[in-house]
Amino acid sequence: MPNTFRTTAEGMIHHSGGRMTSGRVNILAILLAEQQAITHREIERHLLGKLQLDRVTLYRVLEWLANKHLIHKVISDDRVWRFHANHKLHLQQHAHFKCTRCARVICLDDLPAGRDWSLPIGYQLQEIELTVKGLCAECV
Amino acid sequence: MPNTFRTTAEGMIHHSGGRMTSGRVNILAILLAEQQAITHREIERHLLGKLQLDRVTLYRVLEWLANKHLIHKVISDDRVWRFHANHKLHLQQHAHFKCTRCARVICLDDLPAGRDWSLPIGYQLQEIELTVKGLCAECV
DNA sequence: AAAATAATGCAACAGTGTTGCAAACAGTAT
DNA sequence: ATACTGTTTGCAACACTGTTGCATTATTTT
Repeated sequence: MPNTFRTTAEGMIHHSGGRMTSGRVNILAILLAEQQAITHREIERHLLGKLQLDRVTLYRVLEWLANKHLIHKVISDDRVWRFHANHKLHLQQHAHFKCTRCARVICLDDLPAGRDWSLPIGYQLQEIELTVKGLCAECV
Repeated sequence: MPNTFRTTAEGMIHHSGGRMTSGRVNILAILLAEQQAITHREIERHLLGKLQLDRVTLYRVLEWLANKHLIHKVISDDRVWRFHANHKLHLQQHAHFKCTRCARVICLDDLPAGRDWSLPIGYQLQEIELTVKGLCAECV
């Protein structure tokens, strides 16, 4: 089962026409396995033992994966990027939930669609970033 | 007219029971005068000439004002806090718009209300952070 | 005016993320 | 297999935003 993520990761990287490096495969596999969006540090912790990787390389791999739309970044009010793999569900825009106590971030299903966001005249919408904050089931 | 903001600022600070310092008055007046949420650096720039103030003090004043709910903070994907005065309109939760070209941030009217945000069972909603990204009228 | 309390300035720090450049590597052609 | 080419990596140093501790200064109270 754990190997499935690895294989999926390899497939995704191959499909996006990039070089197959162990950093990319491992990191994408970790993000695929994870249910929630995790930080750079948490990824580093997951890599311990598996693969030695420089901090900078990790950043660059994450940037590369995000550019290829294989993962996406979420910012939250602790000013830290969190990363999550783009499963099919997540290719469309969606909201995130962040627990104000344990800082866990999960992806919510989708955006309230079809709304007119009442932008001023002349403004052009590109993207919506919605984070719902509160307590997760474990922290309630 | 510019003095109005000063007077309003003084009133707000007095009303919230804090000490009246020139830093607080000036900074709040600047934020009241500003139509959009601005960064720590932009506030510093506004202060030039008016008042000499340490970087750290500016941070602390902003933190104090936010705790007293006289202003509010917005985070965005450049990982920088932006601050905006709480006019009456903004006491309730509201959305923000950020221009992806000039980084200008403005407040939108209000949140799409009465929605069930489809949180997982056991999750508890506290606050909603919604940023609409796109191009502002000048950058289109 | 003096005392009590809170805010400020300074220096040093912490954390995340970035840049430049030489060395190592993956993919491809020979 | 081997050599080539351009990417990717590791390292060191940096940039930026924001924080902490403590002595000094300012505001408010008595």
